[in-house]
Amino acid sequence: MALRRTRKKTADKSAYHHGDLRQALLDASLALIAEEGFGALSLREVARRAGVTHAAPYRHFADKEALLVAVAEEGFRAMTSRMKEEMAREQSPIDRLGACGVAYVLFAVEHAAHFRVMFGPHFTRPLKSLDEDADAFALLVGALAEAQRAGEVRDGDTSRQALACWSLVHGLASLLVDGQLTPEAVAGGVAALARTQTLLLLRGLARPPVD
Amino acid sequence: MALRRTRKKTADKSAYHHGDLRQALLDASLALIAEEGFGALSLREVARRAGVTHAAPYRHFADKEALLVAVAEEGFRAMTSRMKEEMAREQSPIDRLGACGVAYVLFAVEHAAHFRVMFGPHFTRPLKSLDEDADAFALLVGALAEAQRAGEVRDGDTSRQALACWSLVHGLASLLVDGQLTPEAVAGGVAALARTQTLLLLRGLARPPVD
DNA sequence: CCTACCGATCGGTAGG
DNA sequence: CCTACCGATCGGTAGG
Repeated sequence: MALRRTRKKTADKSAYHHGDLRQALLDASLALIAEEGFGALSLREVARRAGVTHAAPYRHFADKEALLVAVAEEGFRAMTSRMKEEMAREQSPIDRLGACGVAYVLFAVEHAAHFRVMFGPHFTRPLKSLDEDADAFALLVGALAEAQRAGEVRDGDTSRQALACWSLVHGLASLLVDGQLTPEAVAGGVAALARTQTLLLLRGLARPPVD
Repeated sequence: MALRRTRKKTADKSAYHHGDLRQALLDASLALIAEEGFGALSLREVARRAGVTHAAPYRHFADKEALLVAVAEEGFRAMTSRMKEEMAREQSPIDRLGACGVAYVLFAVEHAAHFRVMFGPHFTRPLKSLDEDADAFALLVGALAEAQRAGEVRDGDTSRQALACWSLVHGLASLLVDGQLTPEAVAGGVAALARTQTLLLLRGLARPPVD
């Protein structure tokens, strides 16, 4: 009888030996979404993957939405820091702008599950107090203002310019994550693709009147 | 007793008096997604809304995914025809290009449920034989080639240019549909916003070297 | 297109 | 953090 009382799943749990169930649940959620799709996400399955009973998650999250909010927050934080990293490598304002966009697309593709939670229509509440979100956009607006001052970007409403940048990279990221692009389009790699597309926006498609 | 045998829901069903349950199920799916979100979509609830038993839909769709494929097909058809309509109104190639993008965004916002099904990660199969999908992209590539010939758009790979256009309008549409934009950004109306953003891509953000 | 039924999963809570 | 339980919903099928 005593033998049967030996703790099971010690190996699994040891990864979270600090008792950080909360983080284990976030990780399990992402793995589940990545493997089975968003529709497969349930608190019970997440608990199962984390090696606890299905009642345990309620100690950390009030409900499913609260868990998703935490996942989204984690995602926005990671994405913003990724963008900052890549931008810090560049010297000129316009290169920082490009790096910012490439980082956005790369993050989305490399963390598709995070990306889906961050931007999916999952939340009933505005998800307002997420400073990380505004942060990323503010980062972009700042880079544009800097580029304008340096004479590398046209004068104009930086908010509207930022929205164009955001739309382009968000659209490209979404199409990639949702598998809408042909293999040929992605053949050269995501980074190169993102760079090319960003440059098309910076340069513009219209032929300059002065031929 | 005979009184109790009177047909119920005759009024509801009369809208589909031709017995077009298939279409009724598609409509019910869209209404359900629009009202309750994608997560609320179940074959049983769709059947309920269409006024039939939950076993009836299987006469028309093998499973949930088959229903969604049909919804997506309907969406791609409607979107492509909307784009063609709006483009037909314009005289110059570059205006047709702009109209094409504005139509894309307007369709997405006005038919958010369709848009979500069309581009969501819901299908296990590639959804290949959807000519409508390719059609819309071909429409865009054609408009770009035409604009290049007219000297209104820079020479270059029309596929890459088309991807930039698609990314921008798809990103803007996604951000709008998923409620990521502030009310101020949308204050002037979706059509005006889409037009402005499209023009930013055509014109480019980078300052022309000749100041 | 319906009735009746299957096994399975879910969110959530009581009580410890 | 667990056991045990609740009501509810689901996808799918048999058989008519």
